[in-house]
Amino acid sequence: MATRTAAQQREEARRAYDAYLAECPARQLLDRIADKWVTLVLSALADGPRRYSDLGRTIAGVSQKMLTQTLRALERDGLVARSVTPSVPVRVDYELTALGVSLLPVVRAVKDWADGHIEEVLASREIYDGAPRGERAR
Amino acid sequence: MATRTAAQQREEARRAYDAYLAECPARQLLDRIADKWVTLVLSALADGPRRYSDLGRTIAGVSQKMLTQTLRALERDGLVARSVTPSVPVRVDYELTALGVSLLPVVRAVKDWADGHIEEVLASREIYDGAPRGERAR
DNA sequence: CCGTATCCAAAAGGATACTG
DNA sequence: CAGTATCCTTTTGGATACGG
Repeated sequence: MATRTAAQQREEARRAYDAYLAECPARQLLDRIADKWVTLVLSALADGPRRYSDLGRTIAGVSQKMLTQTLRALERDGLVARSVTPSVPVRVDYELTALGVSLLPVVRAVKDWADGHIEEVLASREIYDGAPRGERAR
Repeated sequence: MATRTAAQQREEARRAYDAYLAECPARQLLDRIADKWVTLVLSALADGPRRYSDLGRTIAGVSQKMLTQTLRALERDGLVARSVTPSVPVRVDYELTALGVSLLPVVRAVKDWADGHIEEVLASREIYDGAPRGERAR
């Protein structure tokens, strides 16, 4: 029939929305800094350049794959600069670009809010988890 | 043997780090607002209370599952308040709490940075994607 | 030392159907 | 209307082995 099903309409809406989101700057940035390892790498580089292996040790839990993947993404976005010293063995340093440095205050803003309000959030969770269903719905 | 393998040591480090991160306030907050739908719901509620179905329509691409899941998470964290009107059929409204409102400037800070620097990021990506490997490694 | 390539387990998330 | 429950596909990310 000519009429689209509800499922089709929803899927169409989802696609249009995806296309919109793909272009939304804030969305793109959030997708980037949302990543677990991105913020850790950014913070690790806040004090100055570091070598690849140094980063791996500082960010203790990261796998080689994720560290490389994260650094590549940041490099691609111009937030981090990669410099190779062709010694033997090779030495690779990473450092924040000016653009990367300009992002630090944003990361800091997130951290500050978290530090200032986490108590409230945790308290809220405790109530939510502890309260019987009737309590919440009233 | 008594000596741990490199893999074992890394896994131990990862576990310790995970435990640390699980308690890190900034990490918890980032995990929350990093979510694709969370920021959209927060923004949709910035102007005032909205009904569940209204949110579903405004945030066009969201599935019922994710909308509910997102709202529950925000409610648990005390960022959003849920109020049920026991009419027939039932009516449910969501609105930002004071805590939720206090988070808006942070979201805005992210958005502002994105709007102000996305051009640089996009330009960087273009160069990165277009440049031969030798260019980048020099 | 600094990665890349491959494989695989776990988790996220959409579609669908059903309920109070 | 406002969800909940189930299934199933896609994505994520760690482990491992290998290359420059």
